[in-house]
Amino acid sequence: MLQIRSEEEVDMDKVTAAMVLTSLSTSPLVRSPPFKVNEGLSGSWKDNGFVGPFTPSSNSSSGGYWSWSAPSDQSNPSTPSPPLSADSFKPFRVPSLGGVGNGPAGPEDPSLDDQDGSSLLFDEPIPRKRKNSMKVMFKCLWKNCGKVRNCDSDCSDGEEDFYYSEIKLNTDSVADGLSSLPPQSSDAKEPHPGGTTPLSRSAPSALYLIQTDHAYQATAPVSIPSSNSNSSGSACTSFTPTNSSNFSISWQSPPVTFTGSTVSPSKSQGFGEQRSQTIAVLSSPPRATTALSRKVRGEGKKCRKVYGMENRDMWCTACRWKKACQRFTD
DNA sequence: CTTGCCGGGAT
DNA sequence: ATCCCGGCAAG
Repeated sequence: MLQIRSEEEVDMDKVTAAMVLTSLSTSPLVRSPPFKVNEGLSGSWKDNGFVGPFTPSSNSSSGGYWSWSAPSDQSNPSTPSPPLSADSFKPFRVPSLGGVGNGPAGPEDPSLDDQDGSSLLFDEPIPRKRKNSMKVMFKCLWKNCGKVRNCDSDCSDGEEDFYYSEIKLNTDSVADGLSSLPPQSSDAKEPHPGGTTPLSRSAPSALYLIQTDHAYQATAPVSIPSSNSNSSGSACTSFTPTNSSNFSISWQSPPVTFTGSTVSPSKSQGFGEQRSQTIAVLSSPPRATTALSRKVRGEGKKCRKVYGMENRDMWCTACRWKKACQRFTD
């Protein structure tokens, strides 16, 4: 929810900022700064959730891992919960560099709330209709995109068109920067900003995803880039937390299941849910399957660690054969 | 350094 | 199909 709001803002800013950024921050470098900021946050939640409980129990051989596993689910919610929820907004970010999105998002939210007020919470309704008075309408330049956009008197005929296309292309890098950047102009003039703009930016990176979701916005773009390094692992983790309990399961299943179903269903659903699914699709399936052959790594302990080399016969077959562990799936 | 596991080989 | 290991990547 929070994220959405920021997205809107971004769009608005984007328009104005686009002009400035177009010349200034066309380069991808812009995004890197924001990412790093969050690193600290991700580390903290990690420590609380995993390291804390895990370390003490690690001493004991078999009991250790179990206790770690179960407790984590229950205890996690309390401590890690905050971070996790935040992650759900920007899952992709976490994966990329360690949850950069959160850092900027946290600070930003407060400021955003002030401007939009409580209405922001409902994010969904607002984004679509939000606008002033439109005179001219423009169509999204993106191939599949059939969206139309209204423009204020500010927009000129030729320019409007130009900006529209310009924004999507540049937005990719710009968007990230904007999210962290302070709002330059708060006047919003996009009828359905999230829909058109977001898509355009993601388009360059991943075409298939884009068509599915025109509606969601900044989230997707970011996730794509990040996914490559450890998107599958982090991405899944971030959105999975929603249900904290199935964090391990989601890891493997989601990518496969979501990919197929998500594509078409996008039309009718809760926006919040829709968004999360879309994100998952974007980040994990494509990259993970294609580029990311290696899963990133198993989280919990595996047979080898649990039973030790001495008790190799107690391992699951997969572990004995040096394959992906089947018993302690993460 | 250790650990998890992919890719590939042997049977 | 079953079993195993070289070697890589992640930590």
